[in-house]
Amino acid sequence: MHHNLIQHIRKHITLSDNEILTLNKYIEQSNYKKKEFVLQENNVCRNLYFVEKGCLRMYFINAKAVEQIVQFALDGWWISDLKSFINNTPSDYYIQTIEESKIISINTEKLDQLLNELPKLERYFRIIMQKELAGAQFKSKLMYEMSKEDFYNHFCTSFPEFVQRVPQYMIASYLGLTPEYVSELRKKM
Amino acid sequence: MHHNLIQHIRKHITLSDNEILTLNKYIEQSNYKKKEFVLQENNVCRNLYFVEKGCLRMYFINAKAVEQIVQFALDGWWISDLKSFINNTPSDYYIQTIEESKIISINTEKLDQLLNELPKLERYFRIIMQKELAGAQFKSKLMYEMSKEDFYNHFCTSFPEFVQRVPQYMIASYLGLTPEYVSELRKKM
DNA sequence: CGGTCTCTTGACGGAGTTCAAAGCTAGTGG
DNA sequence: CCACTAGCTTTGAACTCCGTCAAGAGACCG
Repeated sequence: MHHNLIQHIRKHITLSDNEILTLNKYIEQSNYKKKEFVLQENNVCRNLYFVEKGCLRMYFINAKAVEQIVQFALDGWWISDLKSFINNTPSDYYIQTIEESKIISINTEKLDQLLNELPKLERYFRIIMQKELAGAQFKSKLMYEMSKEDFYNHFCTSFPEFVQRVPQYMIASYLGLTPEYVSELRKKM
Repeated sequence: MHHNLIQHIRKHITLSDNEILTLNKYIEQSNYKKKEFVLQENNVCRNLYFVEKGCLRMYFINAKAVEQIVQFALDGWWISDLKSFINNTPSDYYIQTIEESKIISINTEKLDQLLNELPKLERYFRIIMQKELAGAQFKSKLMYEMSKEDFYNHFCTSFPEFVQRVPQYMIASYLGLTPEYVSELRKKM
C-alpha cells in the first residue's frame, strides 16, 4: 500500500518502511464519486483530508443563498476547515468532490495518537501548515492588489490545466466574481 | 530572562527551565522605536518575528504607489513573510512598528538548529502555523461574504481596542477600502 | 430527445473609488 | 509653552467597475 501521501511526506522528512506501517494504521482511504460530499455544513470537520487523486472544492452558502467557493484541492494537496477542526465546532463549509476522487483522511484523535507514536511527523505537518499559510498570504496579496479583471487573467495564465478541469462558474466563484462578468472578460480575449 | 514567548509556548507544550536556556541561545530580542522597520522591501525575510510587546504592520506598495496593509501583529502574535522566509527570496513587504515595540526574532538557520536540538518545538510551531492558517481562512471567508461596509462595522465591533490603538487610515487599508469611504461610514453612525 | 446545467448578452444600477480641497490634530523644535 | 508643519480626517461631486436581473442559447446526461 504505497500511496502518494508517502511520496509527499518523503519530500520533507525520511520515513522507514516500519514507520509507513505505523502511519497506515491511523489513516483511512476512501473513494468518492463525482459531486459526493466529504464534509457537510453544520458537521464538525473532524478530519484533515489529503487528495490522493482527484479534485475537491470547499464552499459555503452566502447570505444570498449562493455557493461561495473558498478553496480547491488537487492531487497532493491537503484541505480542511481548520477552525472547525481545531475547536471542534460545526463547520460553515461543504467539501465536495468535483471529479471522482481518492481521498486519505485522518481524524483529530488518530492524528493525535499518530503524532505521539511518530513525533517526527510533527515536522512534516509543521512544514505543510507553513507552506499553506504562505500560499494563503500570497493569494490574499493578489486579491488586495489586483482588479477582478487582472485577477482573472492572472489565474488563467497561472493555472491553465485548472481552467480546463473545472467549470467556469466555479472559477468565477473562487475568484469572487459573477459568471456574467467572467463571460464578459472572456469575450475581450 | 522570562519573556512572554515562554508563556506562549507553555500554553501548547511543556518546557523545562533547561529547555528555556536552550531556547534563549537561539532567539534574539530587540527594541524598536515607533515607525522603525523590522523588514524592508527587497530584503529576504530571514526571521520569524514574535511581538513581545507593541504593534507591527506588514504592508506592500501597490501599483498606484499606495501602502497596502495585509496584516497587523499585537502582543503575543507571530508575523513573517513566509513565502520569502521559506524560499529565501526577496520580500515584497515592509514590516514596521506602529508603536514602540519589543520583538523576538529567530532566523532560518537558528530555527533549524533549535528544532534539531529541541524537536518538541516542532509541535509548538505546527500548532502556531495551524492556528494562523485557521485565522487566514476565517478572514478570507469574511472578505468573501461581506460588503465593505459590513466588514468595517464587523471589524470595529470585534476589535474595539484595536480601533483605539491604530490610525483610521491603516484600518481602512487593511480592510481594503479608502480613507474617504471609511470617513463616510463613520458619519452614518 | 427532453430536461437540467452551464454559459452568454445586454440594459441598468449602485457600492465604493478618485480627485481636489479644506479642516483638524499632534508632534517637534525654538 | 507656543507656533508651525506634516500627517490625518472629512466633504462633496463625478465616475467606474462590477453586480443584478431577465432572457436566451448551448451543452451534456439519462
